[in-house]
Formats: sequence, C-alpha cells, structure tokens
Amino acid sequence: MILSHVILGLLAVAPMTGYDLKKRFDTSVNHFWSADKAQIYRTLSRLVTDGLAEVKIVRQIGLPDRQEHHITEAGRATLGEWLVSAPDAHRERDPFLARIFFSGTLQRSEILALTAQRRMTAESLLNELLAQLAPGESAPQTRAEYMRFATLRNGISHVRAELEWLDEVEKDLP
Amino acid sequence: MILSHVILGLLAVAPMTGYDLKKRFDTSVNHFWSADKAQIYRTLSRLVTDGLAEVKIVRQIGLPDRQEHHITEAGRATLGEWLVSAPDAHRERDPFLARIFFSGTLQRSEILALTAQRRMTAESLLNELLAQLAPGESAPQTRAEYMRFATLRNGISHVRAELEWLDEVEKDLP
DNA sequence: TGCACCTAGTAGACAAGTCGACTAGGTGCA
DNA sequence: TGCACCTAGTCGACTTGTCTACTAGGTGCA
Repeated sequence: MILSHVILGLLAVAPMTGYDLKKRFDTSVNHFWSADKAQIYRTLSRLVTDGLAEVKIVRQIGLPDRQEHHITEAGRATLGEWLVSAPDAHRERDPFLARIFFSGTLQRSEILALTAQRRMTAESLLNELLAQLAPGESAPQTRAEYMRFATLRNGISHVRAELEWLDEVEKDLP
Repeated sequence: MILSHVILGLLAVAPMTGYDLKKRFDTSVNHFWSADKAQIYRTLSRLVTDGLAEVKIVRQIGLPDRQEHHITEAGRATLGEWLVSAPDAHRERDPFLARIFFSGTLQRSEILALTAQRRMTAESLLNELLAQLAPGESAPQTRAEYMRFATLRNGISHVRAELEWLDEVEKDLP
C-alpha cells in the first residue's frame, strides 16, 4: 500500500509519533494523501514488526510519553525502491463529477447550486495551497524542496483548471 | 456510499445487469468513478433488498440468463435526493504526487523517468477522453447530454493542466 | 468550577474495496 | 483439437479505510 510508503517518506525526514504524523497528514500532505488516525497507528506498528521502523520512547513531563518512530536502514531501502518502482494504479474518483454526470434531470438553478458549492471549496483549497507555497517562494531551492513545491504547484494548476471549467459550465449551461 | 448512487444513476437511464454495469464502469464512467465486479454485484443485491431496484430475469439462447436490474420509483427518489444533497467528502489521493513529494533524494534522470511515465499515461488518457467527446461534438445538446459531456471536458482540462505542469517540471528541475 | 481543547495513544466494529478462483456454455481461429 | 476470449454470475478471503469511544493528564479561559 501507499500509506506505509508515505509514512516512511515522512519518517525519513524526521522521527515522529503517530500523533505527529496525523498532523502532517492533515496539513502538509493533505493535497495528495489523507489518512485516518487509527490507520496511521496500525500502519506504524506494522512498519515496526516488519523492521522498517523502530520505536524510541521519549518521556515527557506533564504530557504522555512519545513513541517516536525512527526509520531503519531497511526502511530507507524500501522507500528508495518504491520511489523508482512501477507506478501504482490510480483510479480517479470524484463524487462531484458523478453528480454532474447524472444531473441532467435537475433544474438549472439546482445545477448552479452544485457548481457554486464546488467553486467555494475550490477557492478555499487554492488559498490553502498558495499559503503553503508562499513561505519558500524565494528560498534557495534544493532538489528536495523543489519537489515538495512541485506537488503544491501541481495542486494549484488543477484547482485553477477546475475553476476555469466551472466558469465555462456556468456560462454555457443550457 | 457513492457507488450505489452511481449505479442508480446508470439504471435510471436503462435497465442493466451487473455485467453491463461493469462495462459502463470500465468505459464511459471510468474518468470519475471505478468499481470492482464483486463490489457491483454486492451493491446491486443491496439495492434490491432496499427496494431501490428490481430484478427481471431475461432468458437468452446460448448465453447465460440476464438478471436485468430495473430502478424502482423509490430508487429514482433516492437518486434525486442524493443529487441535491450536501456534497460528499472528497479526499484527493495521488500516489504519483506522493512519489514526487519524496523524490528529492533521487537522481535527476530517475525523476525524469517518473515524469515521462506520467506524461505517457496522461496523454493516453487525453486521447481516450477526446475520443469519447468526439461523437457528440455537434449534436443537439439536451441538458442531460450537456452534463455528461461537461464531465468529459472536466477530465480533459485536468489532463491538460497535468501536461503543462509536467512541461514546467521537466524544464525547471534543478 | 466547569468546559473546551491539546497531547498521545488504544480498541473494536464495521463499511468499502480488491483479488483470485470457479461455474458454464459460446465463438473464433490457427 | 486446443487455446483464448466472451457473456453472466457467485463466493470467500483479505486489505483498507472510517467512525466512535475510551484513557489520562495539562492548559486556558470566563
């Protein structure tokens, strides 16, 4: 699965707890992958049993212990292999497009309500992505940094394409 | 779930067997939804037990019986409600972007191999979408037809955005 | 004083999706 | 003659993903 590889990728940058990972998934990684908390913890413990990660317990004062997961050499190797392996099958799935596909029987106004909704989520997504892009705009770009920003720019391009498509639909809708 | 609604949407156009549905999912609907065969048959039988669809067995000569699933009035009502209900949560998930995000440690040539792969699949997808769009290009557009083509144009816009992004990455990659 | 929210993690049930195998006949081809 | 592929469908095992609830203390605020 891909989740374990994404987790390995994040652990390769810095050791993390399940809790830390969940935050990464909800912020910096959310434009291309998402994960449920329970799923993250389950995957983490599998990485440990598979020898791809190791746990170090870090005691804290006033806070619960941190189970810091460190990537192992085997983990780095697995990650490296995945990066250059055959592409994972990817199925597009978009419930909004599913509605649009079948919305021929709706009133014009109902369809415009759907597109207006979509426009709002697209615009707020665009703002999030732009905000994430902003800090490093003029920074010296290492390759790693360039690649991370590239995924953001990918998201931005797609959101913009979506907004232009919405313009068209709202204009041409018979 | 969305699958049952997509199936209802397809049954609303014409009665179909699980087999027919599978073909639709692999051709005309595949740019926004996909489904496994077993999943389709399971969902169909749940639609029947829920009273949203009915089965008519059609005998054939030389071929297995067809279990034609017809949408019921209740099914149409359910579909209609879904079309205008609150938008389904939608999480973007793209394994390719996941790789790109973590590919900072790869060689330049390895990254270019990834993008070249992506370009190939994007281009063949574009051709498929254009081929699907072609037949009705100048047809008299009913609203239903317009909406179906709109989803195709959506896919085309996104693929084009992807190709432009690939151009950029391949050009700027440090 | 109580409520909401933060850190950190566990547990269990359930829904959704995937994969492979199996039945069973029909057609086309080399 | 045998193989591959088509129509039409069933079954079981398994993996992923989601949701809810729980423990247990700490902080901030009104």
